[in-house]
Amino acid sequence: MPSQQRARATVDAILQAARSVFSERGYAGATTNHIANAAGVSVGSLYQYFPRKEAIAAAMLEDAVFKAGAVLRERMLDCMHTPLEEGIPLIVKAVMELRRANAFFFMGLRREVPGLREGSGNLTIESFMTSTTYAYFQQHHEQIRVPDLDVAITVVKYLVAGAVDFYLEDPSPQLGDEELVAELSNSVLRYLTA
Amino acid sequence: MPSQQRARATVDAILQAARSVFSERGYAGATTNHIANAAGVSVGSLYQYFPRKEAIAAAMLEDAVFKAGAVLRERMLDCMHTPLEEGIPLIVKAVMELRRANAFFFMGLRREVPGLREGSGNLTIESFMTSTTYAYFQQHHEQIRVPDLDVAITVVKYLVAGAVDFYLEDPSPQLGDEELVAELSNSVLRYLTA
Amino acid sequence: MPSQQRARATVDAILQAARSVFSERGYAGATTNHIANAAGVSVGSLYQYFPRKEAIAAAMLEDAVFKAGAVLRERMLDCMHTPLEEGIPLIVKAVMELRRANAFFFMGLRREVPGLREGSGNLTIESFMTSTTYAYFQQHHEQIRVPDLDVAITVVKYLVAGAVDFYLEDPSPQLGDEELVAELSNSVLRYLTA
Amino acid sequence: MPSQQRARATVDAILQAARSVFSERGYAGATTNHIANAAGVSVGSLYQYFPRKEAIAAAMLEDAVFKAGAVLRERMLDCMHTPLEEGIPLIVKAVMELRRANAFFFMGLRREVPGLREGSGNLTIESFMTSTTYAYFQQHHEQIRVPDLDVAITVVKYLVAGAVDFYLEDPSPQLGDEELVAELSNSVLRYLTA
DNA sequence: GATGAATGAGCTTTCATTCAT
DNA sequence: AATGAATGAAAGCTCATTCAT
Repeated sequence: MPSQQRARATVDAILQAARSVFSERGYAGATTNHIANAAGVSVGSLYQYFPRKEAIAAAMLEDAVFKAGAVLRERMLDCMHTPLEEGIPLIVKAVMELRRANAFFFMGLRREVPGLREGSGNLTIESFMTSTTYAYFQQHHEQIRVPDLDVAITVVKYLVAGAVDFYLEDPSPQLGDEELVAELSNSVLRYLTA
Repeated sequence: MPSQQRARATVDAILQAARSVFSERGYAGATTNHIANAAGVSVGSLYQYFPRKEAIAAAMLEDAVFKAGAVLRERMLDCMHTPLEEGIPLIVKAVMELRRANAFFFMGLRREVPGLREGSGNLTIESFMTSTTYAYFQQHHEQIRVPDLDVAITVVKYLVAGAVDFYLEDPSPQLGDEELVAELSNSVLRYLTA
Repeated sequence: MPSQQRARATVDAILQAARSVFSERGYAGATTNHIANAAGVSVGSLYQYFPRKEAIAAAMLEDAVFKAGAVLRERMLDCMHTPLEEGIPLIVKAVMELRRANAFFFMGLRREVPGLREGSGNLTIESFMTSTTYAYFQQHHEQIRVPDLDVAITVVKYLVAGAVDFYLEDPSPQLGDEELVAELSNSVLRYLTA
Repeated sequence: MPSQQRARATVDAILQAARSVFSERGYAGATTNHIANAAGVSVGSLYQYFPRKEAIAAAMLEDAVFKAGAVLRERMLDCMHTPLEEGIPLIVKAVMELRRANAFFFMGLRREVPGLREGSGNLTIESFMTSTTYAYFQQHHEQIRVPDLDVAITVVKYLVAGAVDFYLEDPSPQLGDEELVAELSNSVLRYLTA
């Protein structure tokens, strides 16, 4: 729909403004006028490009997921030829950073926005990395004791993303980032290898 | 605040109504009138006991956390003298059931309700079980390779609760309940023991 | 729905305010806040009793139709035993007065309000008077040349109400109220009688 | 304003689009963008020729009135030398057809558009035919019992246009088009002639 | 002249909260 | 203690109109 250059700029400004306004005030606490003001455009313009408040959140989420997925995939490709003992901590760390940076999108937004649940399942960051993870595990398959690689990937995904999200939401005074990454990596390694 | 018997009944009715209304419509979608109607009382009465909509959610959450914690502690006590290989799967399974039953409270509610985040950290179900878990791990300490038991407990908490929550939100076609419990337990065991 | 006395008063105030606000500014030009202000209540109260702006218009119309119908029927009953030559001018005059007083409702409102058309056909003032008109014509049937009384009634209805409405909308410098009533009555008489 | 050929084409396109859009959605329901889209021009162009939404309606009405008036005048001229008994039914029928075809303009539009009432009195279709009607009645003056021809014309105008409009708005199950035309013509004849 | 992106006042409607009864 | 009518700020959204390109 946005054909001209100015329109593209407007859409970008709205998306960027939405990112910060939603992050600061939550979905329900953010009004379309807040977003429009922050973007330096009028509400009317906002509604020219997004038919519904919800649509802004959806667009933002899609964008964030896409970008985060790209980053993570790249990090995994970097590790492709390093041994599991080295690679897994790096990947876990990358996951933590990405989820922290996108905490609001991955954790908060999807639950607050009514119509966002359905189509967003396969939007989740993890889906982007499955094939890459597969390649990485394949690379080291002789070390891996779990017979079904798909099961291994799925479990590791739940383990890492779940634990990281939980930690980010409920940080422990016992454990800092570094330590969590270490322990988590250790746990993953012990799960995977004999 | 509720001193008399009738008052207690009213509060309970409201809490119960809130539980179902919030579950069905979400926090933002539920109105205080919905709740009052479902409870069979007037809005006025509702505000007699809860100064703010948020307070209802808080009370509900506290209640749910308390009850779920009690259940889980009991299950752990049952396992106190069973070996880790047997006990851990039972506990993981119990955690899954409890979190599924309380999914809305533990996962959704806390994010939607603005003022619920801060004071709720130590409200989380896990806090109730830490001492019991400690006792359980202590019981089997000679098997456990992680030097610091507190670290072990914290990590296991993140691993189990995180993975389960993530699974409940994004169930995998690859893995059923049973399998997840098995794999997760396996992973925990391997993490804990040498 | 309105059970208490205060509620009834509020509903009446809203209806009365709506009557004047709609008349002055038209349906589209009237805002629910205008009406609430004019009624001396809050918008919230307005929406407590009327779920939609449209519903106010519908209630008003129903009310106006009912009242006007009652008045007209009474006037006709008064004429029941007077000869057509005398009675018809009286009735035509009454119709003109009623339609002038309710001009906005009968002519403007029904067209402006989207959801008002359907159920309102049989709400029209005429429907209320058909049976009474029938009785009146029956009374004088030996003078009436139109074989089918139902046809006579329908035609007279269109003639009188139509001409009066048109006149009220597009008054003529040629003809005053009195004259129109006289000519119209004459025309009706000539149509009916041999 | 429209001097060039292309401009004229644009204006016509807008007017035609407006005709269909207004008819389908009503005045309030039609947006200037709807109209511009339907006309295949931009909103900017639309505002080049019409300073205000209302002006489009006014232009449309004027156009419709003019065209309908022309048609009706022609029909009357055809009847000029036929006796009243034959001519009047033909004219009544023509009026019905024209008003049905233009129902939205003559009946709906004028009430919905705020600034259309005042100047539009003499825009009404009837004004165009008054002189022609005068000529027709003059032609048959010896049959006509109403002393003042102007009064006769005015009354007949109200009778015919009013009854037809009313019938079109509230059609009767009792009476079809044919019958109404017959009865109405009869009534007019009886009113006019001795 | 034409385009269509941008504007923003203003609308209808909701709902947490208050308070007279 | 309980009721529920009343409140009104504020939200999402529309659309006539303007104006830079």
